[in-house]
Amino acid sequence: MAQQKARLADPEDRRQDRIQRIPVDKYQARRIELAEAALETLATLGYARTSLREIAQNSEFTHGVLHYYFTDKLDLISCSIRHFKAKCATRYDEVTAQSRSREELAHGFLEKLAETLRKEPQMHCLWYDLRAQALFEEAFRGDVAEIDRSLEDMVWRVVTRYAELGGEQVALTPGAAYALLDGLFQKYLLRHVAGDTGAVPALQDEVRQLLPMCTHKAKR
Amino acid sequence: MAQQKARLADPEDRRQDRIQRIPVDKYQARRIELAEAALETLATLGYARTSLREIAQNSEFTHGVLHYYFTDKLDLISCSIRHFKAKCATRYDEVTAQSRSREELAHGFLEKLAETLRKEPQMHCLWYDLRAQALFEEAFRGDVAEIDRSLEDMVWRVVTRYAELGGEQVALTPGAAYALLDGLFQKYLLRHVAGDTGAVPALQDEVRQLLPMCTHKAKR
DNA sequence: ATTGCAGCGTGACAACTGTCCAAATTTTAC
DNA sequence: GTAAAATTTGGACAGTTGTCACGCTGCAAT
Repeated sequence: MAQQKARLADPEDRRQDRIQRIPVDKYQARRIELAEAALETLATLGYARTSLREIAQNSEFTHGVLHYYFTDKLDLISCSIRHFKAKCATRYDEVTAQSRSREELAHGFLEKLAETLRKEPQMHCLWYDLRAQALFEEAFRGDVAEIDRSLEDMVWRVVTRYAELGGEQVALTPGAAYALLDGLFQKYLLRHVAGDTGAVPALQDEVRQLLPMCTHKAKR
Repeated sequence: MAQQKARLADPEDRRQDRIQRIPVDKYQARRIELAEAALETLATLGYARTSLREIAQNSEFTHGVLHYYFTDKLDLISCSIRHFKAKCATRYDEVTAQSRSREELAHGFLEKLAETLRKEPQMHCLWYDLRAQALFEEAFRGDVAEIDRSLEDMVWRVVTRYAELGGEQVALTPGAAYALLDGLFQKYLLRHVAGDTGAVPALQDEVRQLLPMCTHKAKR
């Protein structure tokens, strides 16, 4: 308890942190471990129905531990959101870097898109849930905005590479490109979790049809 | 109590409904009245923090009444969602019908867009919240899908009219056009409620810049 | 061997939740 | 005007929630 309170309130014990390296890392490691367990539960139940006891039950600890590592519920969920971010923002970078033609990039991107939708739909349900929660809960807005920004960057890397491979330019702003793909993903995610088995190929068709329309000939 | 149970369970008393017209209308009217009160509270607090007692407190009734007119919480909120739909899906139809030029339509549409964002941001926060809830709560999916469809239709009416006024065709599918505008709206809604005073004109700029790119010359 | 403390479990707390019910009140029908 | 029905009230219920305080355990330093 002393450690938790001091670590969060007193900036003076940073000195002690540097001396006692090992316990600090252990402390942070457990925070992340608990944040991951929280993500699992949140992704299954959604924000509205997730309680601290439920989170603890899906971990290997009891509910009391949560208040040892986190000041309150918002602190835990904020930490979870930040941890969630790292897993998302580089998903398509490998395909983007390796592709040597438009077709190759388009195919790889669509494949990755489908894999994402099929393998971890719950995590993305949670993302859209948390983004909506940020509309009401001020404490989430900073983290959500940061994730949104890095996702927008990621989409932008894909579409600019796509245009580049065709010797063209992107005909959209980064914000519009992200809004477009994100909106479509959200739409077919809902259909997918609702049991529509055709949702994944339908998303692929729509995006495949769309990609060529997002570019135009370079001006120069 | 007898009326509520019978009305929802026994399909045989439709006959009695036709004879006693007036009480039926009163019953339905009160359902809508309570659904509207629920919308107010939901829009303020968000789904996760809205309780039946809070809803009742923001109405002129007590919490007991809610279970007289609705079987349970999901029934009330489903009713609220359906009632919410009616207010949304025709928002831009007047502008679409009256405009006689591209510029007029674009200007009127952007104006209405800004007015929507400024005057009733909370209602739209609620919409995005409920759509995210539908990812976890099966009971909401039908209503949410229906609203999504009518919003997509509404956007499609605007962009086809816009293309038509320029003697062109829309270069997007209806789904893509809706995803694009909806995604942008959601993005700037978050900024707006977060206190960014430049969010409204920024949305207008982005959409103004975007509209001409959504059309191309008709083939024939 | 003893002390001290971080880590963790357990139980308790007040507040809140959805749901239900019996009584009180209002409205309607005759 | 009176009886019956419809509506509304307020409280009770069992369960859940976030939060917190106390006690136990194992380990490290003295």
